[in-house]
Amino acid sequence: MSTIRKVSQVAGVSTATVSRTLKNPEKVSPKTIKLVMDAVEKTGYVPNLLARNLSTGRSHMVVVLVPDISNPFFSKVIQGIEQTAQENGYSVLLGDTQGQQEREQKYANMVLANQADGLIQLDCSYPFADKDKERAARIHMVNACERIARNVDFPVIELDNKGAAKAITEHLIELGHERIAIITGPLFRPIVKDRLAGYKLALKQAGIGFDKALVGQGDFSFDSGFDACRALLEPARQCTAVFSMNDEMAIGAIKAAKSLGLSVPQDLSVAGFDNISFASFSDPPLTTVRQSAQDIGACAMNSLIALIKGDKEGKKLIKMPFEMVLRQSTAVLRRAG
Amino acid sequence: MSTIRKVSQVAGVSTATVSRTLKNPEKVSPKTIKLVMDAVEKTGYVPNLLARNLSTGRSHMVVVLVPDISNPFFSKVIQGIEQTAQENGYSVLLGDTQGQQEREQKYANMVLANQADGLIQLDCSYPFADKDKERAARIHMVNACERIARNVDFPVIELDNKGAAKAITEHLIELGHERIAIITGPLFRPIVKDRLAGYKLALKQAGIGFDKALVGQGDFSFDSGFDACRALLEPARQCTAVFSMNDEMAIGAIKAAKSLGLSVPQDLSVAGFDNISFASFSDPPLTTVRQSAQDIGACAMNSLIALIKGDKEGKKLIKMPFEMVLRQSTAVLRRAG
DNA sequence: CTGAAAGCGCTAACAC
DNA sequence: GTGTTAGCGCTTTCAG
Repeated sequence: MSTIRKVSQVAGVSTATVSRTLKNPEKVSPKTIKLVMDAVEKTGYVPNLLARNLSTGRSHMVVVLVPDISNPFFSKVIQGIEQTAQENGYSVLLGDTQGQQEREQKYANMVLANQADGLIQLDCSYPFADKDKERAARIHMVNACERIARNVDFPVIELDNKGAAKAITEHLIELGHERIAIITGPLFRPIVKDRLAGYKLALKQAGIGFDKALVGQGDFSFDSGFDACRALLEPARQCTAVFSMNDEMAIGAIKAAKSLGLSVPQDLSVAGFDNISFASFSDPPLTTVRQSAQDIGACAMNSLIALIKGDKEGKKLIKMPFEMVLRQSTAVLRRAG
Repeated sequence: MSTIRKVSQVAGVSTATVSRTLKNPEKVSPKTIKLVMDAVEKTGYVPNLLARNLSTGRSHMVVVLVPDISNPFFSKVIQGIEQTAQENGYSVLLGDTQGQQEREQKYANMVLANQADGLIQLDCSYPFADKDKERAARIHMVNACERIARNVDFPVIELDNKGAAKAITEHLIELGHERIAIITGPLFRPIVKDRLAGYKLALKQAGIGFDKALVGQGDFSFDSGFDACRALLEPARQCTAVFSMNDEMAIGAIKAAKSLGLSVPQDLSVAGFDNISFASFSDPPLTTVRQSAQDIGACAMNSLIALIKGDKEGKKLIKMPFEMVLRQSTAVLRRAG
C-alpha cells in the first residue's frame, strides 16, 4: 500500500500538497499538479478512505433498513436509492432486517458509531433502542414507503395510499361491483390503515355499505392472498370483486378463484397494488395501481442527502403520485340471471 | 459525541483500558470493568468505528457487485450473503452495477481504497480496470452464480449448470418430447454456455439430433422469453416443448403459447430454471430447477470470510446442488393423430 | 501557492 | 492488570 507520504516524497512536495492536488486542484499550481500526478501514477497510489473518513468525520455511507430485500417492490426501491446515492457520491449499506428489531437496532447503531452518515428506514418501526433515543434524535434519517407508527418526527416519503386505494375501489364500483372484498396486510401498519380508509371512503361515497365479512387479512405473501381469497369466496358472501393490497396477494387470489372453478375476470374481478413487474405476466394480466418504487427510492435518498447537507427546509412529507394500470383482471360485473 | 478519552477520564483509567474492556474484557479486572461500563453508560459512549477501522486496517465491510438487484434470483442471493455477513460481523455494501463496467470499477475500487475488506462478484465480468490489475490481484474476491469469463483465478461458487440443464432436458425427453426448443440467455455468458452444453448432451445421449432452428435467444427478461417463444412456435419448427434458461423467460414463453391459442402443458410443455417464488404461482405452475439462491449467497460469503482470514486452503470451485421441481407446466407428449 | 504540524478516535506494543 | 506512547493515513488550519 503506498500512502500519501510516499507520494509526497516521490513528488518532492508535502503531504498537504498531495491532498490538495487530489481534492482541490484549483488551489495548486499546474506544474505541481503534474509532479504529484506523476508520483501518484508511479506509486500506484489509492487514497485510503478509512483515513479520509476519520479525518473528515464523514463516511459517505447510508444504511438502508429493508424488511425483505427479496420482495420485488422493495428491491426496486433499493435500486432507486442506490442509483441516487451513487450519483451523489454515497454508498449503500444494506440492512435486511427481516422485521427483527434486534437487527434493525444493530444496523441503526452504525449511524451512531459514525459508520454511516444517515439512515433510510423502509419499514414502519422506529429502529433505535429506547436507551439510544436521545442520541438518535440528532442523526439523519428519513422514512420511506411506510410511516413510522410511533410519534417521531422524520421526513416521510410515501404514496398517497388512501387516494390510490380509493381510486381502485372506485374503478371496481364503476364496473358495477358492489360486493367488493378487500385483502389487507397486517392491520398495525399505517399503509394498511390508509388503504383501508380509502376503500371505505370510496364505498361510502358510492352509497355502498361496508361489510366486515368482505375483509380478509393477509401478510402480503402469495399464499396469504390465496388463503384469504378462498375464504372470501364462500358463496354466502356473494363477492364479485377483490381488491388486494399488493400484487402478490392478488395473484394468489386469482389462483384461489381458478381453484374454485371461477374465471377471472368473468366471475371475479381482481385488482392489485404496486405494479410489480410480474403483474403484466400473470394470467390474466393484473389491474393494479402503479407506484414508482424507484422514484420513491430516489426521492428518499435525495431527502436524506439534503438532511446531511444541513437543509432544515426540506419537506417533512412527500406524497408520491400513483397511476391506475387497467389490465384484464377486472371487468364489468356480469349480473346473474 | 463522547470519545474514548472522555470515558477514560470519567472512569479514572487510561484509554487503553477502556479499549480493552470493550474488546477483551477477560484481560481486565472485574472492578475496572464495572468502573468503565458505568462511565460508558454515563457518557453514552459509542465507539467510533471509523477510528477503529483505521486503526485496525479492517472495515468489516464487503462489497457485493450485482448486475440487477431487482432480479428475484439475485435478491435472494443477496439475502443469503447479508445474513451470513451479519452473523460474522460483516456488513454488505451494495453495488447494483446494471452491468456497467464503470460502476463495477467504481465499487471494486472501494476495496483498493480500504473501504471494504473484500468483494463478491455475481456477474461474469472482471470488475477491475486493467491498470489496477496488479493491485487487484492481492485483494479478496469471490465469484458466485456466474464464472468470470476472463482467465483469472478466484474462488467460484456456482450451480452445476450443465448437470441441471441436462436433467431438465432429460425430463422432457422422458415425457416423450423430441422437438425440444431452448431459450437461452446471452451466449457470451459462461452459465449460458454450460446450460446449452447440458441440453445438447442430454439430446445426444438420447439419440436426438441437435437442431439449430430450435434455439432461441433471450436476455433473461419476461419479454424476451415471450418473443423467443413466439418465434419458436412457428408451425414449421414442430416444437412440442421449450426449456427456458430462467423462470421469467419461461413465464413469458407460457404467455406466448397462450397468445397463439395453445394450452400449456397439453400443446406445449414449458420448463424453467431457478425456481423463483413466482414459479409456483404462474398458470400453470412451472416445472423448473431449484437452486437455492440463499445458499449460494451464504456459501459465497463464507468463502470470502475464509479468504479474508487468510485461509489459502479454501476450495476454488464449489458446485451447489440442484433439485428438479416438477409442476404442471410439463406433461407427456400428446402424439398427433 | 506550499509546508509544518496538529489532530480525527482508536488500537496495540511495550513497559511497569 | 494497567498506563504510556506511538502510530493508522489523511485533512486542515495557520504561517509564510
